Amino acid sequence: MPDLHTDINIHETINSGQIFLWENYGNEWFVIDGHDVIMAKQKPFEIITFSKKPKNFFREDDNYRKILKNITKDKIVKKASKYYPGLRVTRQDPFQCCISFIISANSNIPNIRMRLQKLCIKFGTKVRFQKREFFLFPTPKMLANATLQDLQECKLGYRSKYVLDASRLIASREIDFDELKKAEYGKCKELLLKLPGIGDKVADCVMLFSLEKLGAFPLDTWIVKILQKYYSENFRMAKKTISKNRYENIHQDVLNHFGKYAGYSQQFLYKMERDLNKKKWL
DNA sequence: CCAAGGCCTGAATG
DNA sequence: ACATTCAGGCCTT
Repeated sequence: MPDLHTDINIHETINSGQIFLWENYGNEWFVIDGHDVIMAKQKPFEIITFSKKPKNFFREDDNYRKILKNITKDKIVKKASKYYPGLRVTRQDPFQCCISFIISANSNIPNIRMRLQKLCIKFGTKVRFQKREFFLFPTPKMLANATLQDLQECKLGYRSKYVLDASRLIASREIDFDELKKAEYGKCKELLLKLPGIGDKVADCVMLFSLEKLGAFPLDTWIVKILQKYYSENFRMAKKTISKNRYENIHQDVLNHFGKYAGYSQQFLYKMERDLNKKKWL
């Protein structure tokens, strides 16, 4: 039976660009996840939630060993997996994940985090958990009822309208996450792309981190660099920008190469290359 | 179809 | 100091 203590590295997972709303006090890590807060400790290993419901935020239910065995058929991924034992893909609240990555467009991690914090403080519910105060992430309805000006005050810039309109589509159940979770990759993506501010890359992030699509492989600027650097033989990635039409072609090639857990591969590669370039996670 | 340009914002660069 | 550039894209032309 796998040992979660060694198969989950809380620090590396939280610091891998998947999630932005977290705080660290000593050996305690707190993560805001939708209408919940998660507290995670490495030693002694412990994960508890504000809601008292088990969430499997770190995808504790995945067969990590099996997935690792599968994706390390690729040599570069194998190398990266040695550097970051216990790095996980997370299972996040879909709404928070959508808004987070809509906001991430053309921005950087500290900036994204600041905006999300402002959203929580302005619209979210304040709770006490483990003797500390936290602001939960606003519900879809809360943001759907916000004014454009409210959102502008959270420094979302031109993304304010995307966030407002996306929240309305989600609050009205026109886009329904339960349905998206059940849908296959292609159908799921088609529906997600209906949300303003969500293109191919953001859709893949949302699918990988919150909608159970482990084959999603977000092609961001870093991953494009990586594919050019290590995989020039395998993929035709001559250009720096990816046209809409080519994105899905490349994704198909990527899936053929990395397999059905391509999203896990992406996370290891992404983590390694950012660290190599000494990019900060906060 | 595809390429190019614009875009809020704050930190980093020169 | 002060201007310019850049950062995990998206949308429109």
